[in-house]
Amino acid sequence: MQKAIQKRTIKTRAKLLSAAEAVVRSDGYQALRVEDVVKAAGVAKGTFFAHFNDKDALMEILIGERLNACLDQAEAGTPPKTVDEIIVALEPVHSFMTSERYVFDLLIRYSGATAIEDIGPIAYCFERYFRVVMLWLEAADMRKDVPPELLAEGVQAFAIQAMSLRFCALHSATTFTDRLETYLDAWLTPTS
Amino acid sequence: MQKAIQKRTIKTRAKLLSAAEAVVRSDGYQALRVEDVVKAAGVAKGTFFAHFNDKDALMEILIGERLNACLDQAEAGTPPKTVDEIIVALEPVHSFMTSERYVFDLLIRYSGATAIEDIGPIAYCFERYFRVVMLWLEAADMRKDVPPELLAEGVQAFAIQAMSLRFCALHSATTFTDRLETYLDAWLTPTS
DNA sequence: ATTTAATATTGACCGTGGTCATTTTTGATT
DNA sequence: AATCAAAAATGACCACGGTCAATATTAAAT
Repeated sequence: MQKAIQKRTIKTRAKLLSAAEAVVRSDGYQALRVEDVVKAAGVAKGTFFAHFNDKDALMEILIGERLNACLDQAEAGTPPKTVDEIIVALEPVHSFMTSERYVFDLLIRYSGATAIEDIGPIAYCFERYFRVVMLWLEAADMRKDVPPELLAEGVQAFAIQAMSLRFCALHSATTFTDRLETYLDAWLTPTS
Repeated sequence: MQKAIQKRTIKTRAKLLSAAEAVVRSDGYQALRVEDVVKAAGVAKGTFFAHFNDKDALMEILIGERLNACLDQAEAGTPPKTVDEIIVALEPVHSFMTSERYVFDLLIRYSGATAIEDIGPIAYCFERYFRVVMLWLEAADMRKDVPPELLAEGVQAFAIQAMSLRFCALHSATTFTDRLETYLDAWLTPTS
């Protein structure tokens, strides 16, 4: 029996979330301080941690929301058929994922669910990314010697690699898009 | 002119490093506390930060050292020729990289140099990993439609992906080795 | 041996995430 | 309306990474 959630609870939670969103809007994710959020929401610090396990849990919600919106956008257009089209279609997603170093690090850290029961918002988004890409690949003219699931996992791996290198001074000669295109050409349409 | 480093300095640094190593040996990287290290080394907290920019800088040194030793081991044997042999040869490296969640996260975070001038110990190890694998691939019977540099980057991307999934409950059905083998077979010896 | 400027060390202090015993509020029962 | 147990909120407190003005030590010059 897990009942009796008071109306107050959802109101407080909403106050915390909108206060947090306001902070992020004005100063970015990296700058968010729990103390600022609770002050803006008009509640005590302890209340924050009654609603979210830790600061990261709030971040997961905020970032997961935005990432889901980006994935909506990616899914909205006509399914891409070529490598270039796939990269274009995923651009909003990748752009948000690399919008802040802090965001990227957090995404990577929570990309996998630590326990089956609690798959977090970010792990869910990674699953969704995988699924979306897989469906595109199934319908596109790509190599057929390996299953589309594997191809999609590879796209994810290469996208993460390319995004990592975006933050790396040593490899800044090549742009993110060019690098990802090189990777995916070699992965999705080999000619050996 | 950047001279006049006192003998005291290297002695203090050595004390800090060996104290830190002792903590890691007994409790792991994750459990390391700066306060414990300085207490064991018999110096003040401020001294620690005169020697290392932050806690992560110390961690980079400790982890980089171990990782380099693993890479030594990987390079010691006869160069692997097949996918399976490559996976076996890299096993000590991957094993250490996933020995602790904390270690893996830190490795990813510092895998790229943020500025050309200061390439850290971990970024150096990633470069070395890349170079070692590339040399192996050059001499092995792999696909020839893409340059070995690209192949090696891909191996790194897939290894990271496989290691990430090791920490993920959702994907624990497949073992790390099996997954990496599937990836690398598809990447290094496509049959389309 | 003294002086002295550069270098190293110190530890009180701060920022910020997170805890928990105590107090307040809620809403169902009478 | 009064009661009361469960649920929510509170804020003083802690842990721990990191700072910096003050102090101590070194080693070269005299």
